[in-house]
Amino acid sequence: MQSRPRIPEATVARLAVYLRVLTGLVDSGRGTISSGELAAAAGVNPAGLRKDLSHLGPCGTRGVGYEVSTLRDRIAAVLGMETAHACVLVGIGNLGSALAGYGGFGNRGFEFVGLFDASPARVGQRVGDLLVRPMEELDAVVTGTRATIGVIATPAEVAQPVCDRLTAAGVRSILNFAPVALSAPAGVGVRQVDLSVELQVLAFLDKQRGVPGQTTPAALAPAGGMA
Amino acid sequence: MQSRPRIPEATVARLAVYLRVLTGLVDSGRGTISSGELAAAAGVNPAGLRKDLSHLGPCGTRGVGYEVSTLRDRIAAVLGMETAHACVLVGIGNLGSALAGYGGFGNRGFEFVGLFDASPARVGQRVGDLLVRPMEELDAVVTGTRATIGVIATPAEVAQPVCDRLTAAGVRSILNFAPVALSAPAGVGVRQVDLSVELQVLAFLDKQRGVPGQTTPAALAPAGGMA
DNA sequence: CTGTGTGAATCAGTTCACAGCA
DNA sequence: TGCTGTGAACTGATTCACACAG
Repeated sequence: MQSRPRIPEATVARLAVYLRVLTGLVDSGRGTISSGELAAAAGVNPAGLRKDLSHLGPCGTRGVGYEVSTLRDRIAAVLGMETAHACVLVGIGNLGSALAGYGGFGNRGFEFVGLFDASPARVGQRVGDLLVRPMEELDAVVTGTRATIGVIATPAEVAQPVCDRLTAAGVRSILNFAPVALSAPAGVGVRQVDLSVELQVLAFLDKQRGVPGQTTPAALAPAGGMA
Repeated sequence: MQSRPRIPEATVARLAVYLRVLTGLVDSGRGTISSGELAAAAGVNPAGLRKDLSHLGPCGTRGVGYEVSTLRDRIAAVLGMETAHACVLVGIGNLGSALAGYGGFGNRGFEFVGLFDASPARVGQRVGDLLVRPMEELDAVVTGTRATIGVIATPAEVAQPVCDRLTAAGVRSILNFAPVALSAPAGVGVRQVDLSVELQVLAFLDKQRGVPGQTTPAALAPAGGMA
């Protein structure tokens, strides 16, 4: 059961979480950990965690648990964290600035190698340790740095053209924060993060769960899985 | 098939997307739309869209399609968008400021009624049209405004205590941007948004898809579903 | 004759239960 | 004895195919 037959996407997302937890444990000098404890720290169920790890081949000791630093390295290798990933970020508004300054990326092997904005007012500004560049330079920077990931934090109206330029320049994966569905050529991966949708789901689930003094008295507390 | 038997969570997330698309179509004066066209705009498959809408009961006209404004209103009602949701936001760093200033929330019935930060340097600053308040006022604001949603954009170390304070004050749903798994009392919904995980999944899928000149030549282009 | 609404089939992901190794 | 690793059962979601209304 090595990584040959392909690791499910849901598992990959959780592996990234385990990696973060394990890195913290390594730093605090922890030697080994059981699936139960690691699962608790990651917010998942222990059996599921063991199944996730089974995709990496056996990596624990029965009756004992997992060696923290070994497991960390193994996951890092599988996720391709040994090589850094160059990213470009387009749209340096509030959100773009926040992303550019977010330390969580650098720690995990993702480095922004170019920040771009269409507004002359923003071009030339310093964000983190990079200067904001004009859109005209996008293609040259992507090809020059071999950036493989593009992050879009522009207004919705321009997200598709930005996506087109990124893919034309050779970007292979796109993380889109603009609230529009992007279409990209085959072979280019797109992931959508929609903040409003998250809030809306949250509000709906709360409503469905049954608010004490609300218009819908029908709900008998679904009781079920709530993370 | 009304909303009685409960709408799947995956469907709820997509309904929020349809709602956004439909709102745009209403503004541009579009009268009716077919499932195929709406699905394309939302980035989903037409049959899935029809199944999603079937949870609202019949709302289209066979041979014709859906009436845009009627469908918009219907989805808005199901998602509980007719009443505004009061939210508080804790942690006004780069990301928090971006969220506070993000127009996408207000449009969709979510209103920030309080911004909080532990740092005296940030308290009193103006972000959007609100002033940043000290943490001491959190409880009073939540109870006073009946805020039901809390958004956490703090460093990971303090996210759990902040979560505890929010839930103690009566918040029923939490959107967490800090990279830690939160534990909350039963009856409180938590959703996690982890930006690094998104990038890591993207990078992994790209790697798995097979990069032209890479160490893993085994991949024969999985071909399958790539949004 | 077009496009919705939906059962049936498929597929993916999660949970359970326990066999097997330290 | 304790905890991993994993087949098997189950749950949930997606896709397909087609009956049926306008």
